[in-house]
Amino acid sequence: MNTANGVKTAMDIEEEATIKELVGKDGSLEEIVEQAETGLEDGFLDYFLDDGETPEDPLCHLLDQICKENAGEKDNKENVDPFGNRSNGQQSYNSVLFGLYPDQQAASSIGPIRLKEKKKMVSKPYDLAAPVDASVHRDVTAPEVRHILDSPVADAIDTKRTVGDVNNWLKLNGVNQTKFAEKVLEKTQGHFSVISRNPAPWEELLAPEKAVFVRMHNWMKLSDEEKNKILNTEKVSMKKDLQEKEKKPRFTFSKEQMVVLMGIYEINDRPGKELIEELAAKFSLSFNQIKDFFLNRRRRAKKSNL
DNA sequence: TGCCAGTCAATACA
DNA sequence: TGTATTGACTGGCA
Repeated sequence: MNTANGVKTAMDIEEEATIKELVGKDGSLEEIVEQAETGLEDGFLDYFLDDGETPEDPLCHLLDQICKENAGEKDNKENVDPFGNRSNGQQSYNSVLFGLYPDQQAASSIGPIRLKEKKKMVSKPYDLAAPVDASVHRDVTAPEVRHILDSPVADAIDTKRTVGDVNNWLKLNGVNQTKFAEKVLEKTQGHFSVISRNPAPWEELLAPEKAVFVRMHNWMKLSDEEKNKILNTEKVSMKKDLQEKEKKPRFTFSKEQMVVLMGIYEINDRPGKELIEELAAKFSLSFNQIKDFFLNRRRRAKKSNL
């Protein structure tokens, strides 16, 4: 029942009828609840916390290309950084000059964080008032440039603010999510969309997703010129192989299936093995499809409640 | 083995 | 056309 006060609405009654009809129970919803509760005893309440591991691969191919382009022009453009900025000074490039916070020279804070090990982290405000002075950069190698985006941060990143800054920049500069996600983050548009709509607090992120925020954080410290250089590089598709693959149509649960599954989910979001098997048989779907439905629902509900 | 977070990618939606 | 949603997959963990 969806109503908070326990009074059934017409929609509830209709939904119940549909559930009964589709699940094939001649009894009541209570029967489904009973099955769902049986499922609870099957160990579905076990919770595990995951450790993160390897950070994202660096932006090697993109940055390699930037540097190749500039290498070809090197004879005529001494003291030019990977973004084509001329240097007028004696300083050679280093990560500090290239807009890194001093704290970023320290060890990374990216690492697996278990819930039980959670500790309050102090969020460092994102300092947009300290743009990179691109004029002092020169002789930058690909690994140095790569270091910029993947450069570790010592303090917690304010994920909401970082995402907000990135989105504002994208809007102001007419850059869409797809371009930014693929060229800067090396992620898909959909992934960036999910992250940016509801960014989890830094301390709750595991290493892989922290790495994405580190990239955004470091990205925001580049000058507009530097940002655009990266955004406008030739697309080196990481998905070349994938593009050649056959398109796999995505299955969508029918309205009726959704009614039943959501009805059960509202009663018990962790149905047991038997109930999942029963539902799979009823809908002629696989066990994994039903299992994944509940898995995804739980995860997304949890995220949206952050 | 099942759950989880992270992620991809198809597609629904505005 | 750009963004949001979501089914499905992967690898790590206990």
